[in-house]
Amino acid sequence: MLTGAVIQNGSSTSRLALGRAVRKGRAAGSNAATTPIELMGTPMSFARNVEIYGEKEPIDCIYKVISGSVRTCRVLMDGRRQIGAFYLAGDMFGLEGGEEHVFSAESVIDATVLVINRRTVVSLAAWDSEVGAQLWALMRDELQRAQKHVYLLIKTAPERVASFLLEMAERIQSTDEVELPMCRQDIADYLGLTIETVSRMLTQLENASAIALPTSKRIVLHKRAALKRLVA
Amino acid sequence: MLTGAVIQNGSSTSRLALGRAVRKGRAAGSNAATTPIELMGTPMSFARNVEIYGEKEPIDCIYKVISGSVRTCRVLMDGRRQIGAFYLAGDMFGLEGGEEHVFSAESVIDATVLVINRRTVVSLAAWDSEVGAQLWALMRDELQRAQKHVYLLIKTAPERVASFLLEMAERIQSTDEVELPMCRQDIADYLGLTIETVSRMLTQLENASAIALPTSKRIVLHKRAALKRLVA
DNA sequence: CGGGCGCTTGACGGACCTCAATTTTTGTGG
DNA sequence: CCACAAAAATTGAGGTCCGTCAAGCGCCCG
Repeated sequence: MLTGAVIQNGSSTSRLALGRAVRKGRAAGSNAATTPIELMGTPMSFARNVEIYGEKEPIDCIYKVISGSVRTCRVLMDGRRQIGAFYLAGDMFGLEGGEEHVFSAESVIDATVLVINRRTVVSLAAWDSEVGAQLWALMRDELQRAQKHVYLLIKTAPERVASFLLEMAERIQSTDEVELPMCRQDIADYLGLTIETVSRMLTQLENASAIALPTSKRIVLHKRAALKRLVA
Repeated sequence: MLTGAVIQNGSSTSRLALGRAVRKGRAAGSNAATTPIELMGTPMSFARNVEIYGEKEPIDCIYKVISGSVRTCRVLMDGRRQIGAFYLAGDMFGLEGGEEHVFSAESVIDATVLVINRRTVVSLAAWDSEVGAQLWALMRDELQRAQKHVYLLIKTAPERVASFLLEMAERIQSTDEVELPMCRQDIADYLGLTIETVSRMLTQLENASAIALPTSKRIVLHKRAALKRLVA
């Protein structure tokens, strides 16, 4: 099924201890510290394809993307790679179902992330109901994300790609033009397809003039209606 | 992809208002009322293939399976059906990502379910931290379930079926012999396959003598190792 | 005994994967 | 700024897996 990126070479995902990441001053991001939880966080910057946390590590931080974008992923025994989700500026991530991470998290492109101690948040949640509500909302978002992902994976290849484009366009809040932060392999591993199939579906959509591809990562949505019809 | 059960005929899923379901006395179930949340519930019984709640209904109850089993599902526009999860005796369900149900819930076979008012639980959670913890655990379980489902759907057909059998065997707590509560169509819609493919994979596993099929719903796992190898 | 339903099995076709070649883009050093 | 190398993306040919359609079998219940 998924062909996956078989951990290609030295260029991909160099391991990096959290403490060694570049620490930037607090006042950096424009959209930092808007909720009580975020007041407890420390901004950290990551170059592209750098691990933020690894599989099997205990869950002791939660994160908020300030800029750039992040993916969560796991590598199956046979080398296939699954991407759990993409997180864009403003999204929070880091909570999972179990006690330790089953996904790792990596920067897709250069990214700045607010890192927040989980124990602090959890203990604060007992006192401040707003914090508890936000923690709950984070969990809900994660569940919703996973359910939508399931919904994607039962569809056909053209449907998956069209759905993906619409989802990204919506999340990036763009005017019909989307700058995708991730490469084709990332998209393929998220959609459970191969890069070749993703590529073919895109050119197919282009030939149907539903979209245009000025560059490989920049996508113009001409006929949202046609795409929406496709996604069933 | 999913061929789905296209709401076949009168026999499937007759609508039933909650209030009209048979109400059983409290002391019925042997495994009732073991946690504070459950003390607030009312046991209700459902015949097989009866709707417990519907898509788009507000989320105002949470549920615990006392006996029998329950599936959550949604019907796509083109008639395909997706099954979100199966819930067996002891499992709780009813919470989702959004404010209203995107899945409906139906009894798979005759089932007794503890029905608990959500507002009551939520307000109690503010006072009793154990209730809050249980609510949180419920959400976590749901997330974990969805993530495992994603993990299933990126695999090949034989892997999906083998994984499903192992999951069921583990949850039913059986000694290598599993009585599946659901029909082939349910399995197919859960795994994103057709009934024919599910059937073929089962006979394939039988021919490899990894399993035996005394009846179509009773499955003996002979070589768990072989199955585990298969699931990657 | 006969009908209906669920499950299995077979033949066939199409969707997607695999392998391989080519083109385009990106990054680097002169 | 250009030239070159490396990486990413596209395109093509061929094969495989699984969906589709159709027939056949077993079982339960009338």
